[in-house]
Amino acid sequence: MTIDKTEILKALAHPTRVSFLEWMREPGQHFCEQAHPLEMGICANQFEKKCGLSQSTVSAHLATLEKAGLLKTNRVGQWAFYRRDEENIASFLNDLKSTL
Amino acid sequence: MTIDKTEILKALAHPTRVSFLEWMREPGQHFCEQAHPLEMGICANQFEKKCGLSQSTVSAHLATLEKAGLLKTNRVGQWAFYRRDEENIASFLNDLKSTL
DNA sequence: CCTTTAAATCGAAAAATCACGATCTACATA
DNA sequence: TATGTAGATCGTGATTTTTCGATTTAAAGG
Repeated sequence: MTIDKTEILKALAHPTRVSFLEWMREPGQHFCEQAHPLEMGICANQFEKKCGLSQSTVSAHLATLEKAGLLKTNRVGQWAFYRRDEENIASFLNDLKSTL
Repeated sequence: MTIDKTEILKALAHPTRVSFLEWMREPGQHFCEQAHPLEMGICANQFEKKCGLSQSTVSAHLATLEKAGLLKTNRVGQWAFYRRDEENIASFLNDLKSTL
């Protein structure tokens, strides 16, 4: 559960995944058409529509971000809602700033 | 010549390259046995000894870091001296902090 | 010149990553 | 129970990355 800097940097090494994180900074800007309230997080299917990649590819990208600790999942019924893990993101940025 | 965030993140996606950058923060700590004065930068061969990879592999890693704008090279005689590009590194960290 | 030394480049093999469609699992609902 | 929807997982090619040894380039020294 500890943060692994290498794993995080690998997760950030693909522009699609970086976009996912950036979009999630302003959910209202990028996911305004979501059926569910944005407070629940961003539903996985929203990313597919926005990036144009297949369902399985998007699922894999989200899993990579989650494994790295950059996202948290909340499963409700048949849906999976994702949100940024702001704590880990901030820790990572601080760590990078002080060690890189 | 402008900084390319994706290229930088890819350059950082390999632990060896991150180590190179981190070692160069304290040259006196990690490269004290270098024949040339550390003010000239870090001689390419120093990285080989420290990481155990082959000469060509180290050369490729250094080239990746340089292309991303994280290192600068200074060629003197038969040697290549590398130093961190602190400006670009700081710009990148600031950019990451404000967009990620 | 010839040899040595340092580093970049080349070519190839191995490993990792990316993307897709197909399938499987879980939940919801008729 | 049967159907439909959402998402994870599987299997598989295509591409990229990593690494090495061999070669090439360039400078230094004898």
